Amino acid sequence: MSQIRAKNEAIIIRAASRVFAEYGYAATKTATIAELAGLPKPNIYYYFGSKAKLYRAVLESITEPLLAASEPFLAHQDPVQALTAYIKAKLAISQDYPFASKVFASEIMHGAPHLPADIIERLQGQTRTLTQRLNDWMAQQLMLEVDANHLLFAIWASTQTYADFNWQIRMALDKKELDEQDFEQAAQLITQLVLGGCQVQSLPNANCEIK
Amino acid sequence: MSQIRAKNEAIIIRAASRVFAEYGYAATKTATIAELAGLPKPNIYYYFGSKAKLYRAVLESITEPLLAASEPFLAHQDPVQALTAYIKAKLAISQDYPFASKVFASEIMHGAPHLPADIIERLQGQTRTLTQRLNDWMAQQLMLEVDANHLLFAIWASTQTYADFNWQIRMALDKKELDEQDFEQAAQLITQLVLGGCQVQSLPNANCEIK
DNA sequence: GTCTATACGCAGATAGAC
DNA sequence: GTCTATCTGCGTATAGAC
Repeated sequence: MSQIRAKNEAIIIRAASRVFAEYGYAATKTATIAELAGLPKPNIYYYFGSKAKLYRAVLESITEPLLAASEPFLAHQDPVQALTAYIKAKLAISQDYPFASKVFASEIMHGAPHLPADIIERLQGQTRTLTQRLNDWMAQQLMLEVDANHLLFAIWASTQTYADFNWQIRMALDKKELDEQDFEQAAQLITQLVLGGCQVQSLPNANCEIK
Repeated sequence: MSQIRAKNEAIIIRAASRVFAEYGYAATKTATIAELAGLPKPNIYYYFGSKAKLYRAVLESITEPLLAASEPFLAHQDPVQALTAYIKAKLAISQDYPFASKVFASEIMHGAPHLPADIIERLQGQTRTLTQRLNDWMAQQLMLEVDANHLLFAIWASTQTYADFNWQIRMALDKKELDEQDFEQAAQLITQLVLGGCQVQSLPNANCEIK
């Protein structure tokens, strides 16, 4: 792949993410994407072939970060550390990929009609891994016995909402844009709800690293 | 308004809610709504004038239930009872109005371009009332000092997710449809997170009704 | 109040020059 | 690899018969 192709594809994906996020797939005009990208419309078709293929490319661009967000969950043995890091990672996605997140959310909301089957499977596999981990901790008495699935739904919803329903949140906070501090407050609150609500305990033999 | 008009309008609103929820505004064809309603397409235009007006009618159909959900919050003096009832009421909306909820969510997600200004104002007023109530409880030491806005965002997100991201939840639970029990488990978990996470206390002079 | 048949505009896609 | 000019189909909306 040529340099110029790679560069233009990146520009188009970026522009497309913003426009698809703002208007939704059907209401998005390829002309709008082209305009925002600073390119003539046929270039979009030259690089991506069709609106639908471009849309899939946008969906795929968010897949890796999304799957990577669960790494902290597996990296930490300690449930307090793992859950704290997971919530932070999930919020970071809302903060760092606000447009792609919304596109993804909109896709899920309408039953994922365009989401490739392999992505669905990878996400499902991740869900199973996470619930299993939570259930292990419960069996070890490191947290209260709750339904692991519903706990995950609550974490997903309350972290994604900062991207998906950004408008509503900005209205309530009376702010033009959410800043770093808002996300930190969100992280603190959600972490408090999860750790406090489920009485999550640190590992007895936790290695308390001094930073 | 004639009997027949009222009846047909209700049928059309019902069908439109389902179709708008499934496909989103732009991707929805009036022909699909007509088909689901069992009426010829021009009837839609006869009763509602345009696709946009029909869409607004669907949005307005969910407004009253949505505003009514905060009544428990104000009806109960006791924070434990109030929050428990509020979470239950919010989940009931996801359960009882799954389609209209999704339409509303989709609208908010895209910056509420079609939502009438008076509805926005009423929702904002409600938000202010709720945060004030929470802040009062905190001042009275009935719960930990947390950011009231962020707590509301978490409650909204984790209850609405059962309508908005119903597909994702059904996938994770491996179920065709969510049943009464799923919503009860959700209510229990979310209530536990909120009450436990914020250490919400009952009023000292709580009137403990024996049921 | 109901419905068949049709007009019209918009946006996805492309032909073909450069 | 780039872009102007154009084609075409689909979906909103309506005219007009019943």
